[in-house]
Amino acid sequence: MIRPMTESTTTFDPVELLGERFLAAIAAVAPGVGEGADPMISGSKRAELGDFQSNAAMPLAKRLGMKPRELAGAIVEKLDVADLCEPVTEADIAGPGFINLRLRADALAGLLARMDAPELGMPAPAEPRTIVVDLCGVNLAKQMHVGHLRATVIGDTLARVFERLGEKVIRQNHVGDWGLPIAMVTRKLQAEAGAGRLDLEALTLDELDRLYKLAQFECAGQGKGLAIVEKFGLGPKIEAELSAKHAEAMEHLAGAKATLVALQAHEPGVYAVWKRIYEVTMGACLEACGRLHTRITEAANAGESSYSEELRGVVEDLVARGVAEESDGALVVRLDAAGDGGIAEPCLIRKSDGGFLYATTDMAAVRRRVRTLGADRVIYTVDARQGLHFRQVFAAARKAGYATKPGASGPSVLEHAAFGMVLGEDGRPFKTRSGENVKLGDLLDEAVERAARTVAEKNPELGEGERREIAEAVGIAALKYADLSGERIKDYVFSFDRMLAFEGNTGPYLLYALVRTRSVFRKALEAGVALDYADAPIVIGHPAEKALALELLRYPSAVRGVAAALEPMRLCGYLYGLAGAYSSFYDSCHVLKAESEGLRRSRLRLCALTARVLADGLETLGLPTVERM
RNA sequence: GCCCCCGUAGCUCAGCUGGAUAGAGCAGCGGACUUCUAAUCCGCAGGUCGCAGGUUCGAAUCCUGCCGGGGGUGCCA
Repeated sequence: MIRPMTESTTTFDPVELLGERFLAAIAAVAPGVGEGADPMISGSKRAELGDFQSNAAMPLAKRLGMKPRELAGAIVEKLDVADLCEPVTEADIAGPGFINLRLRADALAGLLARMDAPELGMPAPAEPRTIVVDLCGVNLAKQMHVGHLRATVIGDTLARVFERLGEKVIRQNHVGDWGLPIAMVTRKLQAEAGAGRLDLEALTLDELDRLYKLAQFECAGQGKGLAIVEKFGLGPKIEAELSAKHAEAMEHLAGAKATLVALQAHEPGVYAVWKRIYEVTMGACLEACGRLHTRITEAANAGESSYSEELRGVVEDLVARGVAEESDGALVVRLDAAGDGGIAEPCLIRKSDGGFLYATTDMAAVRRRVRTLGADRVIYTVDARQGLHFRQVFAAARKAGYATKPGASGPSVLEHAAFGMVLGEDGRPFKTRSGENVKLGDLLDEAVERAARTVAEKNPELGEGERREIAEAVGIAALKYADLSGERIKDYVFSFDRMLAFEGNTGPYLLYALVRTRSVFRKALEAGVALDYADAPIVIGHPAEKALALELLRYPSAVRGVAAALEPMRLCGYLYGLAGAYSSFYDSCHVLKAESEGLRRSRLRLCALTARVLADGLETLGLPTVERM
C-alpha cells in the first residue's frame, strides 16, 4: 500500500502544533521575551475541561509582572488556532490562568490521516547519530540468571528504540571472559580433562558452572580465619588446620595466576581450553538472547579479552600525559577536582603488583566505542550497584579525552542506565529455596509452561503446534514486559502469577489487544466486507473514538520519551493506555455492524491504525506478538 | 564516617520541565456476553504522597534536616 509522503514530514502531534501557535501568540503579546518561552502544552487531565491545555501564562506573567489571567486573555486574543480547535474564549481561561483547548473533530481526523503513513510519525533523521549500547554482560563459565535478564532485556529494548528512531545502533556485549576468575576455571578444566574426568568436547554449561564454583572455592584463602584464630588464641590445632588449608589455597591461586599469564600469552594448550569455555558459554547465551526475542548476536561480542592487548597502552598513555599518577604503588586517576566530576574516590587503573583492573578495561572500552566506533552516545545497561564505578570511569575517560570523537568539540554522552535488583516475593534477592541463582532457562521454561496452561484453558480449539507457539510468545512477552514496565532504577518483585495474570498492565493484555484488532479484519474477510478503508474519511463521533484518536497521536512522542530518559516504562505505559482506549472503543463502537458504511470504513481504518501502532510499539519494545491467542 | 538510590491506596506500581479534585492494575464489592476473542468493558469503595521545615500564587515533584530500607566505598569483577 503506497501513500503520498508529502505530508508525512510535518508533525501531527497536537502538543507540538499547538505549541507553535502558542509561541507565536506569546511572542506577539510579549515581544523580546516571549520568543523563548515554553508554551507548556499538555494533555488535559480532566476530559470535561478540554483536550489540551497551556499553562504558559502563569510563569510568564511572573516574569512580566502581569496578572496571569490578564496575560492569558491577551494570549488568547492573539492566538490563531481556528483550524485546529473549537473557538477559544474567555470562558476557557480557568483558575490562575490555565487555557483550555478543545480539538475540532475534523482537525483530529485530519491529524490521524496524516499519521497514517508508513513511518507513523518517526521518519529517519538525515544524519543518524551513533549509539553504542552495552548490554547483557554475561560471564564465562557461569549460568545466566535473572540479573542478566534485566541487562539483556532493558539494553536490547533501548537499542531497539534508537533503531526505531533511525539512529545507528551498535550493541556491545561486554562479556566477562578474562582475568583471574576465568584463569581459575581454565586451570581447573585443564586438570579435570588431564585426569580423564572430563571430556572437553562434551562440556555443558551446567558442568562448567559447577567447576567454576569449585575453582573459586579452592582458591579462596583462609587469611581472615587465621587472623581471628591468632587474635583470640583459639589453639594450635585449629590454627594448624587452617594454615594447611590456606597454604593449599595459595598454591591453587598461584597456579591460576600462572594460567592467566599463559592465557595472556595465548599459549596454545591453555588457550584451547579457554576457547572451549567461551564457545559453550556464548552458545548458551546467544540461544537465550534469541529465545528472548532480542537482536543480540555474536556480532555484539566484545568481551574483556578483546581489550587485553590494549590495556598496557592505555596505562602508558595516561601516565605519559599526566592523567594518571602513582599512589601507594598503584596508578590512579584523581577525579576530586570540581572540573573532573568532584568524585572523592580516585579511579584505580593499575594495581601495585602491576595487574590491571576492570576500570582499566572500561577505559579502553570507552576509547574504542567513542574514538573507533564513533559513538555520540554510549549507554551502559548495568545494575545500579556499579554506579560509582561508572561515574569514575566516565570522569576519567573524559579527563583523558577518550570520550571525545576525533575532531569533535566536546565529549560524547556517557550514561549508566542503571537498574535495580530482582527480588523474590519475600522481598529478598530472587533465589531458589536453597539460595542458588535461578537459571534463566528454567525461568523462561516456567513462564512458557504457565502461559501454555492458560492458553489451553482459554482457547481449547487451538491445535497443539499453534498453542505451543502462542505460549512461547505469551510467556516471553509477559516476562519481558514485567521487567520493562517499572521504573528502571527500582528493584522489582518477580512474580509469575502477576506477570502472567493476563489482566491489568501486563504483556499478555497488550498482546490480547493486538489480537482483537486483527480479528476484526479476519471476521470482515469471512463476512465478505470490503476492506477499502485505506483512504476512508475518518469520523470522530463517539467519545471512545475520540479518546482512541488522541491516544494514537501521542505515539511518536512516547517513543522519543524513552530515548530521552532511557525509560522503556514510558512506552509500556503508552501502549497500555492505547490498549485500554482500544478496548473501550471496541466495547462501545461496533466496527462491522456500524450504523453506516462510512462509519464502518472509518472504524476499520481506526482499527488498522491502532493495530499498526500496537504492533510497531510491541516490536520496538521487543515483545513477540501473535495473531490469535 | 562519607557517597548514591528508594519511600505514593491492603499489594504491585504510574504521576514527564512545579500546576486544577494525586492516577492505574491486583485484591474487595456491584453491573455488562444468543452480538467483531468477556484474557474484555463499565461502576463503587480505598491515600496525613515516610516526617518536619523552607522556596512559590501553587509542591508527591525543587531546597535543607531527620526517620526507615537498600547499595557502594583505593588495589575482586
